[in-house]
Amino acid sequence: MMPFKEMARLNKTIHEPARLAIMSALYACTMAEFLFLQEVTGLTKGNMSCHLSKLEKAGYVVIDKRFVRKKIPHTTIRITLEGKAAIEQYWKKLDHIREVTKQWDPNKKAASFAAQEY
Amino acid sequence: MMPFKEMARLNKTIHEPARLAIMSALYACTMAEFLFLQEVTGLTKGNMSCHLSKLEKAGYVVIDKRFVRKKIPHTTIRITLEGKAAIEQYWKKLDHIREVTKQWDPNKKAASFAAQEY
DNA sequence: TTCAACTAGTTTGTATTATAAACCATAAAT
DNA sequence: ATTTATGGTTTATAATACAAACTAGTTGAA
Repeated sequence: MMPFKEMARLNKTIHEPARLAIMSALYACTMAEFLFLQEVTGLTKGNMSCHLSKLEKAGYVVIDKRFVRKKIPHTTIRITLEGKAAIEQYWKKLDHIREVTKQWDPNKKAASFAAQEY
Repeated sequence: MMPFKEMARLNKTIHEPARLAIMSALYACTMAEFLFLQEVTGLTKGNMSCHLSKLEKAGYVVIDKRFVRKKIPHTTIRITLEGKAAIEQYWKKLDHIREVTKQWDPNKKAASFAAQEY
């Protein structure tokens, strides 16, 4: 199948740069604290919160909110097996597409167009 | 610098899947017809038109509209040097980030967090 | 010869989205 | 007691992707 069509079908939940950063960090960490993730990605708290919600909805992370000494909120994020699989698949697919793209010969496809006389 | 911060700063004009597909095809072709690009990317005409406009504004492509036998519109898109450089840089940066990410040790960074007693 | 259908796109509208700004609850400091 | 800081969430805004409707011309059929 045409590699370019596959590009348009990349997992967008993962593909979005901020979430790609979060997921990559979590892939290395397995689990991390909210503020730690915020620091390494450079995202604002608000954006972190939103992106994490999306990742949670997608089943890629689980968010554990607790209160330290029943007072200070403390949120821990853990990547799920599904999340690990999703990012592995994402890179695999991207690599594959790039590989195919390198070998792609436009003339094979373009021929039918070029042959038409305008 | 932290690789994850760099992810969040990927060139979004290129990063968007539809445009990544268009640019990759053009990188291989150098120049192509509107309908040809539409076919290989699987995009609708409307989306093609919008994405091409964005790429043109960014200086990554030049769009040449002419009329065949002064009647039928016929649009040719050519990637610019700037466009070629942009996509080369995009892949290069992404590869670099991935490489650094693989070697990234969360504990080096996480230590300061872990040390805090909650 | 006029009416429908097709071609090659563009424009407009809508719905999603990322991002920023404002907010909330608690704690600590002044 | 009032301000400032922490650790987030919620709301609002601005940008975006995408689809549907439209345009301008052509061709074909009745």
